[in-house]
Amino acid sequence: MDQEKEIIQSKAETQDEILLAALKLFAEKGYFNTSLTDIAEAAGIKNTSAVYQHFKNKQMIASQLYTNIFDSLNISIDDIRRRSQKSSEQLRGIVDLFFKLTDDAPDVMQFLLILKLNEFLPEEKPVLETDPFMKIIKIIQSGINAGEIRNINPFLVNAYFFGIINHALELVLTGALDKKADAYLAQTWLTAWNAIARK
Amino acid sequence: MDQEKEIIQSKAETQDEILLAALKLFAEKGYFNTSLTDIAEAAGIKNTSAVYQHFKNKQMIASQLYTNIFDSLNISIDDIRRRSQKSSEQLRGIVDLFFKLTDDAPDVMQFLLILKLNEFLPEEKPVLETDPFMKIIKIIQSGINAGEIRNINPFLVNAYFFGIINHALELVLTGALDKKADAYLAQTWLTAWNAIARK
DNA sequence: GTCTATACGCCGATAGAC
DNA sequence: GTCTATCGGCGTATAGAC
Repeated sequence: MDQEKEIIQSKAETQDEILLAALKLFAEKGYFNTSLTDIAEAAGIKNTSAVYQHFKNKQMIASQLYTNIFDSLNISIDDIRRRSQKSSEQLRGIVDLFFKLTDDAPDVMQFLLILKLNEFLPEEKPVLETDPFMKIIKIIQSGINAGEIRNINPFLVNAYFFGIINHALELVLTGALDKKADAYLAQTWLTAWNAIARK
Repeated sequence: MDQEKEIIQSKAETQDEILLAALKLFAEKGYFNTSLTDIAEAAGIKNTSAVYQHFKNKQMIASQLYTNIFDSLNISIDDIRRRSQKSSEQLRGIVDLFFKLTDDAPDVMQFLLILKLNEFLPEEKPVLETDPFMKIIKIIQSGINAGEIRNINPFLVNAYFFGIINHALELVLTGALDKKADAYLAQTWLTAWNAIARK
């Protein structure tokens, strides 16, 4: 029994190593510039063959990353929505999360913000149709209904707000801004919120 | 002489057709999902071979597009800077141009805003180091000096301003917003300008 | 200047020993 | 579950006729 468990865990660990290596390489060089050989090597495996023990093909690695990242984001957003009622506070929670992820897990944010997912995952939902982003639209809609946020197309509100947030984070991710994301959080939040708040 | 000229012009025309076809396909499916066969076909040529008459390889097609688009943008921005002195008016000119291009030449804007150029053109300058974008930073710096624009890191100002503009245009380009870009111009400009203007 | 035909290499993917 | 070996295919690129 113990042995069986060990084997299973070991398999799961290798899977995670592959996913982690792939995420890092995709973030660094893009999906198409990353070969399975690169991934295997970075995961500490000598051949591409062993990778197929864990994933059907290269695309499924990316697909699994997509699922993991959006699921985890979804859970975080549920959490944030549970913790406070006001749209402004919920959005603030999401911004805090994004800035934290940029500093602590830049590869994840690179995957979320910079990679063109539909280019190599054509059958997955476009980002705007995923659960977490539909929940963000709901938050915005609530804010509009409550008079907190300007009464314009929620998608446009989203574009204004996350245009500012994401673009600032992209500069951090690409190294164009030299400090940690956290250093720009307060000011960027204020600017983004003011852009959509009802005056 | 006339005949020679004709031949030369015909050659140039074919080149343009290849460039146009490539731009369209890159914008549609991305660089890596576009094969030379696709490009040749879309350009009305039956084989990839003829393409090599005009370009050394696939990357050089993209490189030529890069040069053409950024050169043209550079000229437009010089024009805009010449026409008015105030930073606000110059930025407004650039925004007008971007919205116009989104409606009239969406492929060009897709190339500028959405494609990850460094993924397939690693030896070209990153967008932020190109002439047109360095001129935008200069415009912002002038605005700060003149007291028109908030006195913060010009790159951050750029992120705030063009974060809003570009994100809104991306929604139009991807079809998430259903009207022409022009329909969102007035409001988006105001929001973006207010985000960076000194109050 | 465009065609037919073809070479070449890389990478994704499989078979089968251990 | 990972290794060695190898296949097949696609896409880039070239040679050479017309």
